[in-house]
Amino acid sequence: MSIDHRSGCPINLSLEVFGDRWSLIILRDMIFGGKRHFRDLLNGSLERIASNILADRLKRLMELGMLTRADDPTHKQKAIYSLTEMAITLVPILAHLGAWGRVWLPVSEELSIRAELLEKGGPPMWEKFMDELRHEHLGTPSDTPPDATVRATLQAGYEAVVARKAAGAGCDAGA
Amino acid sequence: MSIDHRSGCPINLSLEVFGDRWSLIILRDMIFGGKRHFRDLLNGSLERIASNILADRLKRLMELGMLTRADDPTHKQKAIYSLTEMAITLVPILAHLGAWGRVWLPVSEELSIRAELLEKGGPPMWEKFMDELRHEHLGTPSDTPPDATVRATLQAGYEAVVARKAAGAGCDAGA
DNA sequence: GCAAACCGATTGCATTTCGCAATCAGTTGC
DNA sequence: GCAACTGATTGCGAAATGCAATCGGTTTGC
Repeated sequence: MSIDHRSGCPINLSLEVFGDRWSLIILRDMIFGGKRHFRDLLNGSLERIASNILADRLKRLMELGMLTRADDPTHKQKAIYSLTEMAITLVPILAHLGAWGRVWLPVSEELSIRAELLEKGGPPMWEKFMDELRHEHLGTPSDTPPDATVRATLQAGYEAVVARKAAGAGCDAGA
Repeated sequence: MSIDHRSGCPINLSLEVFGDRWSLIILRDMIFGGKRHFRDLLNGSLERIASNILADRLKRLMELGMLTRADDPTHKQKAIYSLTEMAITLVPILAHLGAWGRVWLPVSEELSIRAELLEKGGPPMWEKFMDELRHEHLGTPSDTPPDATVRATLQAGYEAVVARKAAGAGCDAGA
């Protein structure tokens, strides 16, 4: 507890929360990938986080109030991690971050389609997505059918790109 | 060149650019504080960056295409750092980051008034601010009078809070 | 002219964090 | 019973960070 902050500036304090190379990656996988278990996060992401770093960041994000942890009733050792409202409201920031990266950095097509769809959807889509996350992680009621979720839409876009690239390319279409 | 990236995900690539504790602080001071010289950045910010870290980050941000460096004609040793378009387009991200921090973190009132004004101004204000930065750093034409700039507006808001707090409190208003 | 202040860094060094591999104790499926 | 899986933990070399002192050169004050 009682971290001594460098300053009371909002941007600085935000950086003190997730100004490192892994915290936002974990939150990204939970938000967009629907990952909720330690092993999912460990093995699921492309960036190959180390298990000690993952354990440290999960603990830290819990202390900061971004995540909660609960026992999984189906498995005595499993833990389910949930996003808090504090983490769910990062969606617009992640959307902007993805949009910026898509313009300025060497993103791959299949991994940036989600960012593109989220950018085009704009704030209304972000709000809908946040409501879905609240339903999923906080148990609030929702009237969105499971096949019309924002996450399903993003996933469908991703798979369409993957399918198109696989079909259209003889060999090195990745270049 | 040719950094080997962890993945082609836009969010990951963005984090590889400024996923550390200092890069965005430096850009914040250049964007909102108008700092353009090494010493300004070294002594000006509240977070007290070390000179070797500052030198390293300036170099890194130049290599990444976020900053450029030019000789100052008024002083043979002075260097002027300028934002590139790539850095200027971070304004919406910084605005969201400030807005999020203001809600969830223990920000100080005088340092968060800028974030509040920027949030209330919304995208139109961000666009105006980016145009001003383009004029200031890239030399593009601008028709905004110097006393009506977004930065001046934010600064006036800051000073108003400082003045109010100083007036209302007897002695140690800084606390 | 000459010393003091200032300019953008650089160096050395102790501390902390990172990243990787191996491993742990307990749980489940079969 | 045993292999696979659960959320972690440990050890250790490498890298980053933070701090203070310093560098060679430039400008300012007088």
